[in-house]
Amino acid sequence: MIKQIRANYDAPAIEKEIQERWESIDAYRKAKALREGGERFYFVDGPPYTSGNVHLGTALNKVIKDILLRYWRMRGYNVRDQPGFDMHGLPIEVQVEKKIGVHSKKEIEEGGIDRFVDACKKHAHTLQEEMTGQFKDLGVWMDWDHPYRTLDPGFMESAWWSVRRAYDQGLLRPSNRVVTWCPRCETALAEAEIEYWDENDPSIIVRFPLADDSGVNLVIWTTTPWTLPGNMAVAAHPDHIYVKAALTDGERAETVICMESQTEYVMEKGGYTESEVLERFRGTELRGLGYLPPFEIDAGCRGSGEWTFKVVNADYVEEDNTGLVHTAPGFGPDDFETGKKHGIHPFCPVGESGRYTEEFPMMAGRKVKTANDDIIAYLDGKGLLFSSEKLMHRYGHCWRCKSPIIYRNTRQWFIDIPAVKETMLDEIDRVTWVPDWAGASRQKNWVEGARDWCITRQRYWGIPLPVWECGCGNIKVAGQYSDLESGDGYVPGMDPHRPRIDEVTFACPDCGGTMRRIPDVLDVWFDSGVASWAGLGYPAEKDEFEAWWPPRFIVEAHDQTRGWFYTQLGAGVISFGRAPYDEVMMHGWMLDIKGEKLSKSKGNSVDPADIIGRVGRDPLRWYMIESNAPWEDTSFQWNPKNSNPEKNSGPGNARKMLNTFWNVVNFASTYMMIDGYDPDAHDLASVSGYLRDEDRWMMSRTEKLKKTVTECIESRELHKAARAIDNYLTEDLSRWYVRLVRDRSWSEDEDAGNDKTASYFVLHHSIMNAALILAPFVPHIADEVYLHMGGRLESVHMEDWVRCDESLIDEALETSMSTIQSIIEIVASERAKMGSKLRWPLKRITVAGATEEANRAVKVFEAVLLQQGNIKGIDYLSPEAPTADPDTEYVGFSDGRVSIDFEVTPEIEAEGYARELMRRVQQMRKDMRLDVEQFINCDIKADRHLIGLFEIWKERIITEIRSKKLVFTETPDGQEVRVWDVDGKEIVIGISPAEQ
RNA sequence: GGGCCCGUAGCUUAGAUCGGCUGGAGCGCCCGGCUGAUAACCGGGAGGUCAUGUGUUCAAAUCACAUCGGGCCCA
Repeated sequence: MIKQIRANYDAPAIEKEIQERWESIDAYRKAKALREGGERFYFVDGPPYTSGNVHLGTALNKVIKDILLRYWRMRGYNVRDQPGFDMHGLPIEVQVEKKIGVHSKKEIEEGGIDRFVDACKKHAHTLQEEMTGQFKDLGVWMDWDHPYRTLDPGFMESAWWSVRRAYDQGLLRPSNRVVTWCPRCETALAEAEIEYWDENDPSIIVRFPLADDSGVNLVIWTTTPWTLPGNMAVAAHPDHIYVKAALTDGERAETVICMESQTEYVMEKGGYTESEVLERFRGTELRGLGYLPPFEIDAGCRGSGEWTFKVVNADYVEEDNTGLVHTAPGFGPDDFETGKKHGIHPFCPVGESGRYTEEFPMMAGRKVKTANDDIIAYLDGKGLLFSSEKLMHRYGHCWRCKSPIIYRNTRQWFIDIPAVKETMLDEIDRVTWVPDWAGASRQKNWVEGARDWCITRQRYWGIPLPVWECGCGNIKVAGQYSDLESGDGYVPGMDPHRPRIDEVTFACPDCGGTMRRIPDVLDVWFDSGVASWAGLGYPAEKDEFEAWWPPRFIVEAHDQTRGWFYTQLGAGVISFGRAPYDEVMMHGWMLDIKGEKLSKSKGNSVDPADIIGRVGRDPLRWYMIESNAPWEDTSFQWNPKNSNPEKNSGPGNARKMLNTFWNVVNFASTYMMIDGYDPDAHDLASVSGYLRDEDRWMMSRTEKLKKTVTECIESRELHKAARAIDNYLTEDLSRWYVRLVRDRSWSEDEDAGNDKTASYFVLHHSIMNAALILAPFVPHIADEVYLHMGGRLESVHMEDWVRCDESLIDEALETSMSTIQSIIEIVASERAKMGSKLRWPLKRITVAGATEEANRAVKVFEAVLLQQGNIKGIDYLSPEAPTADPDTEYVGFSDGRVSIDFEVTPEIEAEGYARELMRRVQQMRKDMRLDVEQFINCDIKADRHLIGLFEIWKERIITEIRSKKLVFTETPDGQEVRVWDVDGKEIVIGISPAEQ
């Protein structure tokens, strides 16, 4: 049954209704249930961090997923579509700290870790619910009632199991290292958790006097004066040339050692004007040269070693600044390695909160970054400050709390990624990447440089590290909760989060001492890395795992090269010896209107809810997909202050395209309703005898579209699929086919019944197929159309995906039609030049095809050409024939030339004016809001000549305007009377509705 | 500083794998037409240093090199 679709495409309202309908009939469950017996397809959702709000990028991410999931389901796959949420970690801790008003780990512990963790858990759940609502509102169909959440005990247990897998293979080790550290959050940070931006810092050169009392100084450069108390050595490049140089400006003079190439630089920085090289030596010759450190530190703290306060050699020293590098093994990763090589103690007089400890009594308790000025003043006082400036440079910050990071030497737990690197690289080769450079170039490049993965964080809200350690050095790593049963303080079913888990202890089997848990929690990247099996509950639950794993497909944004693509690869190789995916699709970011990153602090963020409310969900989805290749960044064309976004925005353009489709459906449903067309009563076989060539042309275009769109989705070129659909709907269906079949729809001629039915069949077939093809992309409008056009199932999303019937594709016919379109275009543009309206017939045109074949192609659609061009006759000129009349003007079309005879004969004049009259009556009918089928009575006043012309066309006029009575009179009367000016001639028309 | 991606009209883009007609579209703008899809539809027009420069070539948006700008990832 066809139902009349509402006149206006009010997307926001229609979408809301459709979503309510889905809810009320449980459409999602039913659509899924239909595919239960299908081939299994395991898709893994990359878990968004539960920040609370969905931004444009997250929206794009879920829309791409929704499109593919719906598509696969229509293809018959039994798709696993569990959404995920990343719910542990610092961001939530920071938010909760703000909420409950604590400012440090000390305050958290004073208030009770249990209270804090409970607050985090509650907060995370709230945020998850908020986000779920927003995702659903976009029309995304995923299993929202059964998400995987990194905070669920089952999920956490899977993470433990993977930690244990690493340990069993000897890949898990504690180690003292210098790591990036957030002094506010008081924890180690991963590279992925650091955000860089420019900051103004000191840039100083410091004198380190040689220990031999010669008065000569080594000069070193630093932007972190606060690390100078940790100085233990100076590094020089082994192969570069260094000099001892005398510097003077006429009054002052001193002698320094620096890299030869940097002598002038050093001279200028020190305010000197002349330099004289006294001695040259290779870097290796400087080795072992002793100097006096800037601060006197208790040797009991800093330790002593053969190389302490000496020059050492290191390859990483570059030709910039002084060419001598201040080396603080407790404060820099490179320094740490150098120190380790030379047996230097990694002295680190800075505590977790970024304050100096008692090991540096001069400033104990001071925050290091704020101590810079005092350190500089102290150096100046001691005559050690060679130069002092400020410098803008990129500096790392904690991406959650924005504090500047520092480096500290601490004990952390690492997974030895280099040991499994080869397998990881092999897996990258095995996996399909979209686009291919995402894997072959980017991911490979990243993994090749991979180092040990620091998986520990010194925080509260996370998966506890399942490692218990005894004072004697004995270690126990729990892989499942059952491993805790032998411990003290364990209660089956207890919350595995801190702090309760901290109370579980074991008796050391070696020394009988107490084994306590390392109080760290896991890096949240480890959480999401194990998602593909943790979401299945493995290893506690085996059945789901065996049914689904390994996953086939994931899709995330390009920043996940270092994130989820990588952590899953690492965790997968460690746990199962393979990557937990077969195909990785990479998508781009949504940027602002100028192509810059969207961010709240920049004030250029765009709220998806704003777009949804003003333009609609389907237009938003369509715009995001059609505008650009999925893997490219899109400058999102949306200005929140735009008063007319329907017209002037990217989503507005998309709405226009969908609106065109809507109008086609409106047209079709209107006339099919009037004629009682029943789509179930006809099929291709039953109408095939009545199909016109233009109908077969439309069928051919439709089949081609099916093929193109399917191929594009398979190759993940979603933008190309969308563009093909756009072109089909606007060009082929709306602007052409509907234009061609309008006359047939209006015909009330009984004999024309089969012809009309054939056109309805094709129109209906086109619309229904379009609805199916659109279903994954714009699920709301597709369903609304499907339901109004007599869809047999409860929802379009329960249908099978379209299949191309190659036998219906007719290339010759398509070529003919495009030739005709080209000629009609030419005729229209020539008419415009001559001021000839389409309403006025053309006497004749002459087609001179470039080949006989071209002429034949035109003849196929001669009727279409006559009708659409409003042409009375066509002559054909054979390509062999000499051009008949040299005075005739020819204009080129795609496959030949055409000439037009603009002569206005009396017959043409009669028809032209008759049509002028009819169109004005129709306009009045419309303005009077008369029903399409309403009959009227009509009075006409015009000059005698015109009346004479109208008399000739009287019968036709009466039919076209549906009049019972048509009267030519000097005193026209009616419910509505209007005076018209037709090319300078006055026509008065009076209209009244007639009695039925 | 390194790896990868991108730069074509006011905006979004096709064309680049494989060099070859006057570089195509859509939106917006201006002008005209049409009117039983009508807050729709059709036609025409203006608008391009194909980011910049150098090179290869008979011929470069397309290939090479360099530079500039944007994005992601690192140092």
